[in-house]
Amino acid sequence: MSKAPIPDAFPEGARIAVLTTQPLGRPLDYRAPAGGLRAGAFVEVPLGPRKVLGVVWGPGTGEVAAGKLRSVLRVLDAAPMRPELRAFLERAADYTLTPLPAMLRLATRAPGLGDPPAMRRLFVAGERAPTRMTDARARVLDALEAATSGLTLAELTEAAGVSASVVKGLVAQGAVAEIETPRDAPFPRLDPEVRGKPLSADQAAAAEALRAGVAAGGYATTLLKGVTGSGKTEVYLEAVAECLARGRQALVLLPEIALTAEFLDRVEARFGARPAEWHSGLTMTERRRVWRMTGEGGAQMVVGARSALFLPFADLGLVIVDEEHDSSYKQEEGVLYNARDMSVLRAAHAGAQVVLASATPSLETWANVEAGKYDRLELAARFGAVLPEMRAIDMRAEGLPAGRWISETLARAVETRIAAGEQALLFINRRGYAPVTLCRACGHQIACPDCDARLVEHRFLKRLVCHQCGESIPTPAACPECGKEESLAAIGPGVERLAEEAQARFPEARLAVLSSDLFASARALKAEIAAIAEGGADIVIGTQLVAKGHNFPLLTLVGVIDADLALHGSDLRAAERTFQLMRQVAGRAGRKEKPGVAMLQTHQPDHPVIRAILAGDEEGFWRAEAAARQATGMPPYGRLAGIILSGPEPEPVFQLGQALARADGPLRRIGAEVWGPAPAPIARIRGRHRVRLLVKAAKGAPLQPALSEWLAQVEVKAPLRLAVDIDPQSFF
DNA sequence: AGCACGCCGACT
DNA sequence: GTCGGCGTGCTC
Repeated sequence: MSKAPIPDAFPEGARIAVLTTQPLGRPLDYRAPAGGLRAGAFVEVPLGPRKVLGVVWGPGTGEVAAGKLRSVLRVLDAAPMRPELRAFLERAADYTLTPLPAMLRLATRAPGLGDPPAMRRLFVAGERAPTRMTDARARVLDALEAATSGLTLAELTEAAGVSASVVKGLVAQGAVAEIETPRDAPFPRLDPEVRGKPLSADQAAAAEALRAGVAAGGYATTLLKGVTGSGKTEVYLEAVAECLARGRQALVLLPEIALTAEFLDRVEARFGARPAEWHSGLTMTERRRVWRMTGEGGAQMVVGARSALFLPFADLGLVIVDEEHDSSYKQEEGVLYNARDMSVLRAAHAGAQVVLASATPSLETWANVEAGKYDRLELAARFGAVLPEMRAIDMRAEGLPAGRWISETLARAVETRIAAGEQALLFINRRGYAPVTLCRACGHQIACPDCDARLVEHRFLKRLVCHQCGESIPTPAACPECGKEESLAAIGPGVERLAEEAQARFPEARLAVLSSDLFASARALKAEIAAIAEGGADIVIGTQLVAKGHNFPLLTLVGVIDADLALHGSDLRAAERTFQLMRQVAGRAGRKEKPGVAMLQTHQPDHPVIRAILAGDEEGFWRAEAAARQATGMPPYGRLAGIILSGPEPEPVFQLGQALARADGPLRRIGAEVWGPAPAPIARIRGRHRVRLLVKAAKGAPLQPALSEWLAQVEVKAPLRLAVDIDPQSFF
């Protein structure tokens, strides 16, 4: 017997299920309003005394008495949420063990969803000629002639160099006409026929393979691997071109907002116009336009941060995840998800292609390629661009005095480069001046009042800053513990302190410091990067910001101040991240005809990761790392889930953790183990004490249902909170 | 999440 | 006798 099809159109009075963004956990039943509605419609419904936003999820469940049903108040003027997005949200909610309403909230983060479309007044050329022509009037008419569509009053007066009264006079005579248009206008058309840079043979081959995938339609994932400078962007923009030519939409995810400005320029060069942007820096108006236009097809391409994944695309054909290994794709607050994995899920529902681009893919992606789930395309280094020679500086033999971080070997190499008119980069992955502030009199370490993290001195800001919660205090003159004046000592290096040492060591050199907290805006950062690229500095001092996609053609030496930094700690991914970061940073050195050198200051030159980096033996590193993970059943060969419990008092939090650990029956049934409770890697954040349990299961085990059953056994009452982190990324 | 209802202490 | 503290529970 065949199942009756699930209806997606409902007449007035029909019982329908509406999912709201309220934390109710499931859709509620309502009656369809006059005129009926369709599944996916955005609606306003009464909930108790309030009106709330919801989406028609399907037919009503019928569990509630018909007499209790209330009617939908109105259907909002927005494209209905497509079945593909609804199905994706359900699957994503199941996967991450997130309540569905919280998932829906991610997809409805647009202001003014309930408002009627805002209008604005545009000016176009009118029918009649002005009675008397003046210079000012001629300039206005010329400006309107030049504009492809209408101009706003501000644009018009600016372009013509006239005041508003000139325009007003022309309108009165019928020489200029006013038209009302929706404020949320479509984005300028991108033209896939505009040619980009010429491609090399292997780039063209890779581009052709990606184009063929897009042309074939349907879902598939491809890893596009290539070192910095191999032209990954040019190649995947060809896939975007194919997607646009077929009338489907493309989404490009970037790990860092600071990168979008440069990227938008490249898109404009390739397609003749700028695509839509989506990130936290947008104004309300911009946000609403992008959201509505992705839904109505008026945005062909969106470039954005991870949350762009939840936009209501009309017909998503391609998702690019650039720098797919980047840890910022993992959302670490609120709904915990990995945008890279969710991209694959969304694309599978949308029938879209995924391209994961990276010079140093994540081990997960590498394993999926090995398992045959993803295709792999590899770009050779571009002609002339060679990987730098890698050398270790054994810090045990350098005999550096305390408080100095640049070894003599590195300093001499820097001097040689500067003398040759080239640039050197000194890399340290630590913001601020010094990571620890210690009282020499009493030994007190200054810590954040709300977290267990130590405060980091930022001399530039004259403040001590918590890198965990962002809290900061003015740098005190006296020890807050013992009150002794001038006893506070800065311990360890940060980027600011390294800059100080470099300035003293190389007094003639022009220094540039690149650290995310030193720039007021992405624009200011971009300007500084451009200035450096053109030779505006001899020595660049930078944090991991410099590892991400900027090109410095004059740079021929990279000195990594502390290559051991990321090797410390209990992080499962420490080795992987060190490898990726060192490779990326080293990739900055030597472009064009000038070969580069990367020098790694390390106390452990024999550490397997350092050796793999030095030998450039990438496959060897991955294989060794994969074997180690496989042997211990760790991801991607096993599955992990983190449970973070938190509360204002430590004791109840720990007791809840112990209660969970004791009630591990549902987990044992699927062969999973529980570790903990243990203090979470940061044991206190913003005044809340945190305890963590870790669940480890075999790869094929039904982890999520078992976790649900397990967690349902305990009651988590406010002020305690419980968060589940599937596939945790950070162990800190 | 809101916003009700509801059951015990200090006020007119 | 009443105002109001915020604990518990419901919203179709």
